[in-house]
Amino acid sequence: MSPRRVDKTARRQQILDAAVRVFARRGFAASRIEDVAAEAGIAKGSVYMYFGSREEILRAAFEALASAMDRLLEGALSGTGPALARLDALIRDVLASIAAAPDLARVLLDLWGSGRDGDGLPLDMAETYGRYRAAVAALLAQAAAEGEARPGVGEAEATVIVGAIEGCVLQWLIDPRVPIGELAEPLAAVCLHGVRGRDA
Amino acid sequence: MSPRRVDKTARRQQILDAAVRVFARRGFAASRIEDVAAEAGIAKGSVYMYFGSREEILRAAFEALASAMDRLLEGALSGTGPALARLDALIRDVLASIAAAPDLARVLLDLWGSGRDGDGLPLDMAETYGRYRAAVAALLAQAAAEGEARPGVGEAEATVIVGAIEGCVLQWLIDPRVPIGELAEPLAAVCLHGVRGRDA
DNA sequence: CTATTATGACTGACCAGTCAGTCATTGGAG
DNA sequence: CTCCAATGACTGACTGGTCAGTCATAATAG
Repeated sequence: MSPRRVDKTARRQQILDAAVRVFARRGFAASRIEDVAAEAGIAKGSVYMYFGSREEILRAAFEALASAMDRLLEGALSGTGPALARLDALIRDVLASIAAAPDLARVLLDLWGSGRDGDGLPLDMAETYGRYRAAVAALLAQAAAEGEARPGVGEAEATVIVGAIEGCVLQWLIDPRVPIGELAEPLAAVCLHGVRGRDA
Repeated sequence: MSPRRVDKTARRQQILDAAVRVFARRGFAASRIEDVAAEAGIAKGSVYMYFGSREEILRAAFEALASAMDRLLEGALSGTGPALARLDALIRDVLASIAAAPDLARVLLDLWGSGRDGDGLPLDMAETYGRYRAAVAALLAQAAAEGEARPGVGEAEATVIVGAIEGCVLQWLIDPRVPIGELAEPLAAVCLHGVRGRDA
């Protein structure tokens, strides 16, 4: 066998994919580097050729997730058409994107729990989610200017909407019987109705 | 059988309070039993007189939180008046109750992440949140029957509402600058508007 | 033959849980 | 009331096991 032929970036990705699978199964705290190595089909020591530490793997997983979300956000912000329609599409896209990568989604639970003081890893989750809220708030402000959203909606409503999305994901992560696929429609409906003016 | 020094229940509570403070600060995974003991002002060994294991402490914290929520739910379900008004009050009460106990709220992050297969602790979070969703769904069904909510709202919308509450808490846990106190109003507004019929 | 990549045995730190012993309190005997 | 034996809450050094990260060695490519 010659796994030596694989190029650096591909091998790094292979380890990251394996790590996400393992973290999803047992949680970050209970996942040993050896488990990750075994899942990737390589030896423990080799992992350290591509990642400096156990936590760096988690950080890389976070970055993958965050950059996927950033791409969706970027699209919604720079798109054309009524702002509320773009918010509608954004909500559905984000939910679909998360639902499509269940393992990565499960790692979210560890990510959310990792922003603690002390030796916690510096993931700056606060900055990332702040950006998400700002993007939704911008969309909401546009919608208000276009007369589609009730006047006065802003930061607070953006927090509620971002929270509602994350909350639906959370419900699904806690209880896999929650049908995440069927949640996009009612989620978008509640958020949009909740933010619209008096016209149904 | 009079207690020797401090009564058993009080000491257990003292340890639990200390544990919640420590878990909130460093996270469950990084919290050593010795830290909890030190915070409670007792020796490590004494902790094991009141809790069988490290995880049993976490389970006790979960039960305290869950029973507080159950009380609010019970009140909303058995109350009088329009169902939608009771849902409005429930949303505000739950958020206020969580915001009032920030340390306990932070432990939520660990709790959410602990429902994994393998050696995970059997907290049956799924059952608990399922009950919350069912309660909100019942309120929604009543509201629909009273003509206040649009017909057809049900389980899915209940999931969105429960998720939105948890999501707002999550935003605040990730970024303490999020003003949880000022979120009750817009959260209730979005949820209620999002579920109401065509009348604003 | 050299450089590069991979390996897995090893080490040192860390910590959950244990248990043999301590000592303040208590209740009863003198 | 005093004294002392019984009690059991409390202690913390210790054990056994785990695991992140290292590094001397081996395998392979060029």
